[in-house]
Amino acid sequence: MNKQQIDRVIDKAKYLCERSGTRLTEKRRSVLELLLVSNIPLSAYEITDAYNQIDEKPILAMSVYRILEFLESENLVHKLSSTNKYVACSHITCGEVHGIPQFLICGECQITREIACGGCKDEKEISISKSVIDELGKLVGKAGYTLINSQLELRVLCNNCSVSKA
Amino acid sequence: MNKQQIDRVIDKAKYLCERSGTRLTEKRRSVLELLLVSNIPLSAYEITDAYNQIDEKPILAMSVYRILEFLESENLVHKLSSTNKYVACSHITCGEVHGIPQFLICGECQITREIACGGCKDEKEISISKSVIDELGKLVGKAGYTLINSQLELRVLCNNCSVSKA
DNA sequence: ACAGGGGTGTTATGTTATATCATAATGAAT
DNA sequence: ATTCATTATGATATAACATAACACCCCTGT
Repeated sequence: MNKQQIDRVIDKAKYLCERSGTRLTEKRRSVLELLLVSNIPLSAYEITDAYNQIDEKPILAMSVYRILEFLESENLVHKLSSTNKYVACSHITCGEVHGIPQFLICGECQITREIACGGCKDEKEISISKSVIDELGKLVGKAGYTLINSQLELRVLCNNCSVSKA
Repeated sequence: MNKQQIDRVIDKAKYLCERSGTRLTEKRRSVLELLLVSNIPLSAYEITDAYNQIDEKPILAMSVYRILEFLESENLVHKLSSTNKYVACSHITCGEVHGIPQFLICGECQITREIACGGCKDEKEISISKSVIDELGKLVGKAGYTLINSQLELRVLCNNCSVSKA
C-alpha cells in the first residue's frame, strides 16, 4: 500500500472513530499505520519494536495491547487467533457493514489476504464467506450444532510461493 | 468415556506407538488418559495441575509440553490453535489413516467434537471434511491460492447449550 | 477553575511456550 | 552382565504472549 492510499485509509479510520464517539489518537494512528504498511501480520511485541524504531518516545507493549484492543473494537484491526498476530482490516474504506472476516494465510511467506467483506463491492473479492459459511452452517446443523461465528483462518500457498516451490 | 472404553483406546495407542517404534511410557499414558477423561480441551498447565492432583510424583509443565508434542506427533492428541488447548484424538480406535482433523467447539460449554476421520466408518460422523474442504479448496483456488492444510476450528453452539439459551 | 472521563504510563503478574544442559531409564551389542 | 547409544525426563532459565491495577495527565464541558 502506498503513502497516498494509507492516508486515505487513515482519514476514513479517523472518520469512523469520530462517528462512534471515540478518538484515533496519535499512537493509535501510528499502530494502525504500522499494520497497514506491513505486508504480513505482526505480533503485539513486533509492533512495539517497530514503533520504537521509528518514534523517539518509546511505547510499552502494554500500551500496544490496549491500542490493539481499541482498534479491534472499532473493526480497524483483526486478530489471527491461529498465530496470535494482528492485521489491519482490508476493508476500512469499503462499505459500512463488515461480516466476520475470513483469512487466507500463506504458509510460506505469511502474506495474508482478508476476504468476505459484507459491504465490499470489489469484483475480485471472492465470495467465500456467504457460500462457504452457509454450506458449513448446513453441515454443522445436520450434526445437531449451530454455527455461531467462525473466523476462518485457512492455511494456503499464495501464487508466488506456489511458483517458487514448483 | 467409561473406564473400559478408555482402556481400549490406551491399548490401541500403545499398539500404534510400538508399531511406529516409539513407546507410550507411563507419563505419556497418564497425560493421554487425562485428556480422554476430560470432556473439554485442556491447556498444558491445566494438564500439569490435573496430573499433580492425582499422582504422587509431580510433573513439570516442561515435561507435559514434551509429552504433548510426542502425542501429537503420534496423532494421539491434537492442538487447538484458536485456544491453545489440547484434546485427545477421537479416532484412535478407528482406521489407520487420519486426515487433518476438524473441530466443532461449543462457545458456551467448550465441549469439542472432532470430525472428519479419514478411516472412520462411523455412520454418524458428518462428512464435513471431504465435502467442505473440497469446496473451500475450489473457492480458494479461484482466488489464485492453493489450500494446504487447514484444521478448521468452528465455533458452534451444541445442542444442550442451544436449548438452555432458548 | 474544576470535575469527570478517556487515554496513557508504569509496575506487577499471569499464561503459554521453548532452550539447554544434566540425569535417568531403556534396549541393543558385545 | 557390562558397555554403549538412544530416548525420556528433570531442572532451571528465559522467551513470547497477555492482563490487572493504580496513578497521572489532559481534554472538554460546565
